[in-house]
Amino acid sequence: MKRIRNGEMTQSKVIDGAEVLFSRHGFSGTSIRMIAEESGYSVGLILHHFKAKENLYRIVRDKASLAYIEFLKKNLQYGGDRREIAKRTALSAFQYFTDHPSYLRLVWWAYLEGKELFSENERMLTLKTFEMIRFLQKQGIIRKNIDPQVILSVLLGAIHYWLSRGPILQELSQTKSSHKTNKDFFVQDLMKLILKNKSSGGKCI
Amino acid sequence: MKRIRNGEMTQSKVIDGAEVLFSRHGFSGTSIRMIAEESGYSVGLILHHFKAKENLYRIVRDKASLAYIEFLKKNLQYGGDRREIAKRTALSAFQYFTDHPSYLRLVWWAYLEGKELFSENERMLTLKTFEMIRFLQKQGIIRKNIDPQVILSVLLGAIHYWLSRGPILQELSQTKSSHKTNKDFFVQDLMKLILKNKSSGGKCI
Amino acid sequence: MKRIRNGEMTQSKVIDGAEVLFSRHGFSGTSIRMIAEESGYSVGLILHHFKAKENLYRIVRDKASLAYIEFLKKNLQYGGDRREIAKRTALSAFQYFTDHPSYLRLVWWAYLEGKELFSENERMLTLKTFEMIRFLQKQGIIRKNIDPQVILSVLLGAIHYWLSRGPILQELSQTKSSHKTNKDFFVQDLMKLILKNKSSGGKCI
Amino acid sequence: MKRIRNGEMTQSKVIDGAEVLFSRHGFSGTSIRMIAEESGYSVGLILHHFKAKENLYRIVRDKASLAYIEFLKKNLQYGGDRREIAKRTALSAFQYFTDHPSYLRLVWWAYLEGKELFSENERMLTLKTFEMIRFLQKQGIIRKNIDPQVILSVLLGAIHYWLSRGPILQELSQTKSSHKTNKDFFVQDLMKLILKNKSSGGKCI
DNA sequence: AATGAATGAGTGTTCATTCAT
DNA sequence: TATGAATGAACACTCATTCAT
Repeated sequence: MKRIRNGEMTQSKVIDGAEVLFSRHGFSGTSIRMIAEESGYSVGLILHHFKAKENLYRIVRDKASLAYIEFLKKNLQYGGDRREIAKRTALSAFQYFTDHPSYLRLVWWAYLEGKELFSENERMLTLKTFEMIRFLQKQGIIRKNIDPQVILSVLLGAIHYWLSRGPILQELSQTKSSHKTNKDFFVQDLMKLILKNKSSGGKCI
Repeated sequence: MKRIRNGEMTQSKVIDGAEVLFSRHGFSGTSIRMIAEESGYSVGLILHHFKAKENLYRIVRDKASLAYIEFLKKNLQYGGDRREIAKRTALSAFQYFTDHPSYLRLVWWAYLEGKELFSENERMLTLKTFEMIRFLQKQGIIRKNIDPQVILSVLLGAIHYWLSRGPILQELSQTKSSHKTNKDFFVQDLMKLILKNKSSGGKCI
Repeated sequence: MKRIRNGEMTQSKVIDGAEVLFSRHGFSGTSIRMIAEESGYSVGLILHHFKAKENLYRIVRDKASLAYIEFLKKNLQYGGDRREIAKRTALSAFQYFTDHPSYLRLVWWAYLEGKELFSENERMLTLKTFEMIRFLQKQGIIRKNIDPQVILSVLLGAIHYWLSRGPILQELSQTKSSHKTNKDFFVQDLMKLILKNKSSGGKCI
Repeated sequence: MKRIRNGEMTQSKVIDGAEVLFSRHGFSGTSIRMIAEESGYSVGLILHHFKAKENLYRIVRDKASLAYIEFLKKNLQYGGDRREIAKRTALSAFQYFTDHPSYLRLVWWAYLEGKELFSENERMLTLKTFEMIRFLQKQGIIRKNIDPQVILSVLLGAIHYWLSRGPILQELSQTKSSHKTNKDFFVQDLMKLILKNKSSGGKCI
């Protein structure tokens, strides 16, 4: 019946529970009591550790966006076949959002609830991404006559949209060939749109 | 100048006020009292007319999505130059979201808060859109080797993303050429991605 | 089992209950729930009527100080034997604090808790009192060589002190002659100190 | 420079910090956390030393009232010119409250919050004071026809009142002669009220 | 149709206190 | 001696909803 006292572990468990709930119900839709029940600790303890709900929220957000950024950094290396760089990058982002469905929601909640959208880290990431898009355009990999902002919007927008509304689109689109459930086809089609045709001999685009 | 008893007008004013607030703060972030203050009526009256907050919300949602659907229906005609159909359609959607910024938020709030996303009308609209995409693909206007689901996701996803994160992208993208502020370039670039090259002589794509 | 709905009566009962409790436990020592139990209404209702605890407090304070001021106004007329004016005035104040013991506590709570001590009404009353003191000094009723501020401090200070610590002084003072319990002797002695000797020819005092 | 383990010093610092805060916000308006921050120690340690907030409060109260009593004892000697005894005594009390403004507040908080007002020491002091008043009345120094309880109430009440409301009285009294800011005039006027006229032959006062 | 009185559950946060380390 | 983890009760205040008028 001995209570285990371990601040760090407690905080980490609370943060994990909070991430689930913030992602599910947003900031103001999540009460501290909900987090308390989810994590198995008392309301008082959560506020003892985090002082205010807002702090806990920020920590959850920062941790989540940092994890995303760290993941991308690992996969955003310039090395290897240039043509592969673009595919790999897009696939990474897609993969991350697929593996961490809560992150997408977290990001949209933050946008809607007006909670400072871009941390310094996220700005940096976006800048790097623009750089890479331009680099790949110069290399003749990504189509040149499209504004990088549009490239980025198409990539992320499509991923966001597909991951949030995919199921219903799947249902309504009548070509329910089973192989479509393979997530890869989505990124492949996305790449077809953005990348220059390999046999770039033609005048096309 | 005592208030005239006019149920219909009252309800309409309440709905208008509620739309603004639901779009701004979502369902659970909007209290009836806020709507009462916004519309100038009492909390009691609002509940007298709508029975429950949830009903009012549903009415606001339905009204908003119906307006969107009606607008698109008008602009989704097959007539005219086929190449123009696609552009016109994309531009319409883009235009609508631009002119009704609250609608985009309303849609995302509904998604995040789990409030039944697709009404029968919306399903119908989506089906029609798929149909048109396939039609345009057969006509050789839209690139054939892309799944209609991806086409739709790219179109709507990019629009959603651009309209919500556009300003920060604009800021971080270093090519701040002033003509970019013109909203049209966005749809034009989008079209470049999706449409087949006009001088379709080349082998490209 | 019909609930009676009468906002004014409710508010008045709440104010009465609040006055008792604020006087007993001060502002921050009184919880709204205490007031709710004292007055027999729900916490929610109290906040529905008064919006915030602070408002209710201010109303209680204002009502109480207004009642005091109104009482004094009635008894502070200049008419009649001039010698009597002073006595009557002091007696009035003393009487009021005796009859409304909660008021004294309310005033001291306000002082200690830093809640704006002097309302406009109270400033006015104090000004009038200074005026009267100076008038009576000119008339040769109140001793001339004492600063009006001291006169006022002695009068009110003594009354406050006596009414708050009287019982213990009574207990410790060994001259427990029963007639001392008569409240009048206190004011009489106070007057002896402040007023000029009537037959000022003798060896005075 | 790690903290040296020194229980006594710690306790003393905590007590000092607590006195400041209890005087400022009273017992229930002061939280242990506030005291912890003020004194630089942890909440846990304060409760480790004092067991409960109530104990700490009692210690602060006792220490403060003992200091007051000790101070008065030194200045309440019967020696010297008898006429001076009274002045010196009153001046002492006034001086003490002036030099330790927190004590006055502490005393009134204790009264309002119902925290046992009179310690044994304080009872003793009050008894001694009554004795002295009677002695001085017999000696013909203090006016005889005034009850000692009234004398005491006037003295302490006036001091309390003046020290708490002095500034606002000063502001409202229109005789703002600058010498009035000198604290001494207050005690002098007080003495004029209480003491018998020295050259008692004249038409007194 | 329209108001506002009334309620009970729920919000984030503060608090004194206990206890393991 | 000293810290901080942990709790449960209390705080002011907000909320959707019901109902008398």
